[in-house]
Amino acid sequence: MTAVRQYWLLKSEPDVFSFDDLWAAPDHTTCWDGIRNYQARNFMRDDMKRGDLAFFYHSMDDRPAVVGVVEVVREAYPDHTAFDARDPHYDPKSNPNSPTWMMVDVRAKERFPQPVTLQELRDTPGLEQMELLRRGSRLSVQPVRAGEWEIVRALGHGRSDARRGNARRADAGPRVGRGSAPR
DNA sequence: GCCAACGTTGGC
DNA sequence: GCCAACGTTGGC
Repeated sequence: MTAVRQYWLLKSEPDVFSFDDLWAAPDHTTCWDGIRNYQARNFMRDDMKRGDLAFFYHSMDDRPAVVGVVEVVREAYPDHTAFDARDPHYDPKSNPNSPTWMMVDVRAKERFPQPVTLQELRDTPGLEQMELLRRGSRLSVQPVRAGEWEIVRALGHGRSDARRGNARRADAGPRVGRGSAPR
């Protein structure tokens, strides 16, 4: 059974933990601890697989942006920070015998030569349905469609052909990957 | 189950 | 700092 590689987006506040911090970590690897939202946890626990790739997104920054790519190198296991009363993410309702919160390990894979800002994402055709861009969206672990992945990655590598204005009639006619159900 | 109050997220 | 939107909590 060859699993299809899935794509994700992980948010982090650079003041707390930045892509540079991850790059500086041993083996460019860290545990993605501190997730305390059930929907985000479920994505990690149930759907994230080794080999999946994720965008690393800087939130709460002067320039919120996708800054690089990480790879899932270990699948879900208990988030021990929930058991530590001194940890900011301590949750007394989670206990080691049946942990409420889980985490995965990720390894930095590539830093984008050119960060893709939130504004740029908003301005790029084909990303209209990205979870990140949905009004009121706060999910810190979210799936990314394959088509969206390719577009954002191209932007991160400075390929501007996907950008509005540079694109030739990007808004005209049907686009690949546009067929999903309206919501 | 309802819903108001509260805390958090996150862009601006 | 402001504020909109969301998730969680807890009384009823």
